[in-house]
Amino acid sequence: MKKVVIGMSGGVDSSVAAYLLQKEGYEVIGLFMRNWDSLVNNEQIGISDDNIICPQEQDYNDALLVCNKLNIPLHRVDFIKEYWDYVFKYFLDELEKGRTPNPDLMCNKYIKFDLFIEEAKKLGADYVATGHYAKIDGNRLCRALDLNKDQTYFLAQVSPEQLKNVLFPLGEVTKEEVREIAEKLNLVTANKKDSTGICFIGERNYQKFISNYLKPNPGKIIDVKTNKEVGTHTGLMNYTIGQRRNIGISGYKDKHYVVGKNVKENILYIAFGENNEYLYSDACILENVNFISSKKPTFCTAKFRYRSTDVEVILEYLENNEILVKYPSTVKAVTPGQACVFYLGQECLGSGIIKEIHRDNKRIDYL
RNA sequence: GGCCCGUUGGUGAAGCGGCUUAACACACUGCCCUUUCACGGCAGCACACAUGGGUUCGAAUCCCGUACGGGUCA
Repeated sequence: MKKVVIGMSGGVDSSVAAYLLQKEGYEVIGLFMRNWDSLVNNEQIGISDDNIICPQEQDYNDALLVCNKLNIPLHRVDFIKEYWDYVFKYFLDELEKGRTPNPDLMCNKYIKFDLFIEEAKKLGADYVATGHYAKIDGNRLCRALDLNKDQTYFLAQVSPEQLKNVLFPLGEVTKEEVREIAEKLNLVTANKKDSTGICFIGERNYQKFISNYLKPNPGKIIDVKTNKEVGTHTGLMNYTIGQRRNIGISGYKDKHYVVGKNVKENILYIAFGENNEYLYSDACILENVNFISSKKPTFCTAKFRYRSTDVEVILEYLENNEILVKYPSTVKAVTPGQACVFYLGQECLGSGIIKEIHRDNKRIDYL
């Protein structure tokens, strides 16, 4: 019997994924990861009674209950230091550069599909599984059947080698079915709310959370159209392109959105109006490009944020593992630091990290 | 100092005697959405008419005084 080690998070998805593997005839072993510790990591501001340590232990307990029910063993491993070194440092570095990082892509690249796999091998795994909504078809990574839950976006920085012996049992089921199965099996996680927020850290007040690690650095807010100062920001790391709330100015007739940052001069640029021109770009440059597929197309589609819809793009392969992505149809709020993920139909080809934003051949992110 | 003008919720700003138990916008809050950050959807809060007096059946709306702000004249 083939052995599968599955990452158990204590949520419904991994619970049902474990069951599905078992049903298919694998010998299933659970492995729970703990990667964030508020005390060890000196997280103080924004912490309330119930999110210090308990949620993770609660998750572990839930995972344990599910494993007991399914009669599979559950192991446990901590990557708190490694998560800090490989994911969180990157996260803070990016913020300091004025970009908007997506730590979850790095978490998959360095933790779940690297260290976790190593750990699984120690347990004798032939395969490693997770509760991601994605499909592996031969050596292709494809979108999940449930397109609404598809999580290939988060997997797009992982190398093809890392995906070699990986199984995604939820690739062919919908979220609805997952809930139904969990309910039928009477798993404790059946009605548990989906977790959100940074993976392994959880839901936080972002600005407060960051303030534990980066010093606030107030500066001017400038209306990009009139070039007039309209207020004061609390530090560029607290804002992302396209953001509307929590900017700190009011009394204007129109809604206003963040459209750019100047890190050198510590300026936050905003523009008024829901569909103002400053919010749109038609090209960007990517760095740290990773391809899962061996295909390197000129034409494909791409997403610039999780859950945004694909747009048609033209890829121009540059030096230094960079790509120029053009999208004449124009896209709103493309943001440095976020991942641009390529698709060809259902196949997820790979991704790059957005470095510069352009419009009409001019750089417009003001970084 | 004389003479004008202004003072409405967190901000901007309607209203010009009863239709105001005071609009609207922006902001804010909550929920939903969501394994990043955001966007978005829905709901809500704000319990505001500078202050004292007067006219009137009735005043945010008219009159007088005071305070504060702005302008203007010597």
